[in-house]
Amino acid sequence: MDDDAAMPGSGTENVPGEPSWTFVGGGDVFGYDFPAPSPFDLADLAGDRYHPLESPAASVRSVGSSSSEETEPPPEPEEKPPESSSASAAAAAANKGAKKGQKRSRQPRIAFMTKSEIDHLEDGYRWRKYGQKAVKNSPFPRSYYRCTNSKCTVKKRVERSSDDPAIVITTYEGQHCHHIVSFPRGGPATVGSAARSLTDHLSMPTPTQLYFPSLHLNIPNRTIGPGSSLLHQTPLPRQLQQQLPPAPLPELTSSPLPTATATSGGEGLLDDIVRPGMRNG
DNA sequence: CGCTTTTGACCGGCGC
DNA sequence: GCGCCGGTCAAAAGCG
Repeated sequence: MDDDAAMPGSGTENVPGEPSWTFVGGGDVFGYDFPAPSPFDLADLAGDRYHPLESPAASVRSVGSSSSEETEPPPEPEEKPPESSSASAAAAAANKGAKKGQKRSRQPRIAFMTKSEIDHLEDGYRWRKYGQKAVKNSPFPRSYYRCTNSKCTVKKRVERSSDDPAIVITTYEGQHCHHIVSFPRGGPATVGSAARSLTDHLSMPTPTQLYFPSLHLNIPNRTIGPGSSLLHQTPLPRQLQQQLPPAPLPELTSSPLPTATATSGGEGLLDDIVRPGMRNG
């Protein structure tokens, strides 16, 4: 698959052995995870504008697998997403999947915490739900989505924070090898714009770039004050760029996120979203 | 008719 | 070695 080509590790997959789970918060919540030891140490993010909810490695190890229930009572939902536990499980699943047929070792994972009333946040891609499971940590079930693109192996995990039902934790695994679909259900260009804004910067062409697809502007959610730290307010058309720091990563920092609303154009949307190099289908 | 969603069962890994 | 948990697959049902 060309997916590998798009992978940050491009065949090299600097797989230390464990994926790093990182939830970043601060002004907006963005979590990202990379199989490879991303140079842009989280320290930088946490040190200044971002606060890693968890340690890249610690999250996986400490919270590794069985300690997801009562072992680690998250004092704060935003700081302790259940994802941590799934990290190990996810790895297991990954291995399993590899055995099944696909060789999906450890795809980059990005977790987003969004305050929204809807679980499935539209990010411009088409997703098909393939499973739902109840998690021990949360009374809310976790939904598993897979990109409808047969060539795309990107998966998405959606769950609500056990502590904050209003918070939706979306975890993306892998990278899209295709362009964002026009719009699922005739969605407004705003969605695409938002997605584009992020994806454009986070297409993950390189290990230093992330993509924040979970951007939907037309969602019935509650508006949190700008003071809300950990959560990424869903309704952030324009605030997007404001709330959104220049970039969660040093690399991205150089590229200011375009205004979602301003990018409603969509002409070069796809072009921008996915680079020719990482395009697959 | 095709696609998506839903639900249950099964598999694999990890911890105890 | 057993149990628990998470993740994925497969079949069926519903909806557009």
